[in-house]
Amino acid sequence: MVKTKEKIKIIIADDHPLFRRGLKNAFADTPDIEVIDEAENGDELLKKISKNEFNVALVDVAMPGKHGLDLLKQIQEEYPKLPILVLTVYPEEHYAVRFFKAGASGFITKESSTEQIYSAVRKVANGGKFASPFITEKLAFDFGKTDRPLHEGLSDREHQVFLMLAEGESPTEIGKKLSLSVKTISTHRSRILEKMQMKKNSELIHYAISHRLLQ
Amino acid sequence: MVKTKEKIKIIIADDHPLFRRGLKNAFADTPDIEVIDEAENGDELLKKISKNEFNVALVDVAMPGKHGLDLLKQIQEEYPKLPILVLTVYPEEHYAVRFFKAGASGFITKESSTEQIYSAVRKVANGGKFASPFITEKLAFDFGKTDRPLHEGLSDREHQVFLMLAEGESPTEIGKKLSLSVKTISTHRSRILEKMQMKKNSELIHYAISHRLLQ
DNA sequence: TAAAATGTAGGACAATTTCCTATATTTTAT
DNA sequence: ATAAAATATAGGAAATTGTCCTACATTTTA
Repeated sequence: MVKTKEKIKIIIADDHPLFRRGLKNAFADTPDIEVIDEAENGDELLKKISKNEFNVALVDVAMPGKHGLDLLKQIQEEYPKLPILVLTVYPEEHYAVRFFKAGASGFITKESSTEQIYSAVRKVANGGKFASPFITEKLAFDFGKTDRPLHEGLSDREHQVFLMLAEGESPTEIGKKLSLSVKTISTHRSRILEKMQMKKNSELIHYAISHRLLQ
Repeated sequence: MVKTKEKIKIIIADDHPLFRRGLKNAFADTPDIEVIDEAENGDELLKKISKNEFNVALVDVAMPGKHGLDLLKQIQEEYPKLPILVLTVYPEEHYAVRFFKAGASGFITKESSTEQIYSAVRKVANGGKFASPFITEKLAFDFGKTDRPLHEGLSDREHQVFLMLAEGESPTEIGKKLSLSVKTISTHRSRILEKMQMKKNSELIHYAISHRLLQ
């Protein structure tokens, strides 16, 4: 019996040749998804998109050269119909919201199983959105509030304390520098963590570094 | 001495299923190298090594669970004959020297082409060492110099703890992760601070950031 | 103008960390 | 080959730190 359904044609953009190979190989097992082309950086991806009709672009956002939000926005602008499934290595990705806002149709980590990736591709190919339960929850939470980066939701004082914590200063040190009680700093800290949906200073540090907030 | 046509039997350890798939698939193209088994974390790797004879272990050093130098050392200890080819995602790897000292036979980044990986595997399978030109240069440089960066004067353990502290992890968290007493971590910390001529964690963080040691 | 957010902190307590000391093992230098 | 230094590991005691809950005056916002 021949299936009449047309295959989902995709392009893979990732700078790791072996990872591309793994993906391609994984899709070879599916009857309904076909990898038509590959790109190893953003510019190549843009070039190839212009030459062919794809149903989905699977894009690693951490490639060298043109990448990330910039790349995503450019694709969106030039090819508003093409669904983009964002790939990332970071399990707890703080930028998920931004990617969706920038027009991504899906967001999935590289650790995902092949089955999860298949279903993500199918979903976005059909015009749907895809995100892990974790991310979905985060999104729901984030959309209620402002549409700005987490750290911009902090009050001035909180922001100041946040940066000091991210630099590794202890509550006591901060209290001294600001002439405030440690208790006050502790209160700020707990509000900061709550607003940023974090639990530990190490997450604060990670966030600050990846957002270039230090130095 | 006759050249045998026996295949080089390897085991791959990496936590990304798709990356493993890519590797495996890549080796399927070689007549002389065969992937016998895979592992997705350090413990599984150790278990599988004990059950089979391999000529080379291709090991990602950034897996969850047992990994990195600890894993490398343990393999070295239990199976001193098995050549280990270390895989890493970091292009400019600061730890290369440590891995070689800990007994790795080769060191290669995940961005490498399949050809490079094939030749690395062949080289270490034959008892040789493999490193990229970049790393080789670094090694030569490091061995000659005495005025190395502060952080390179740390012992392996100290270095490990240093990085964790710089990421904002508390001594208690670190102790848990490494299965060591907090007291031990505290001792390491004081030695680290002494060697680096620092007094506070914030200085550690600052140092680590400015030397691009994080992420 | 009522409700929410912000900035501040005290008291009691819990948790964390340090300090000093010590020992076994490893590495290095002579 | 041996002595000295460095490393890896902690225990106990003590000090320090930080948190939690609560509270209240002041802004800000809806």
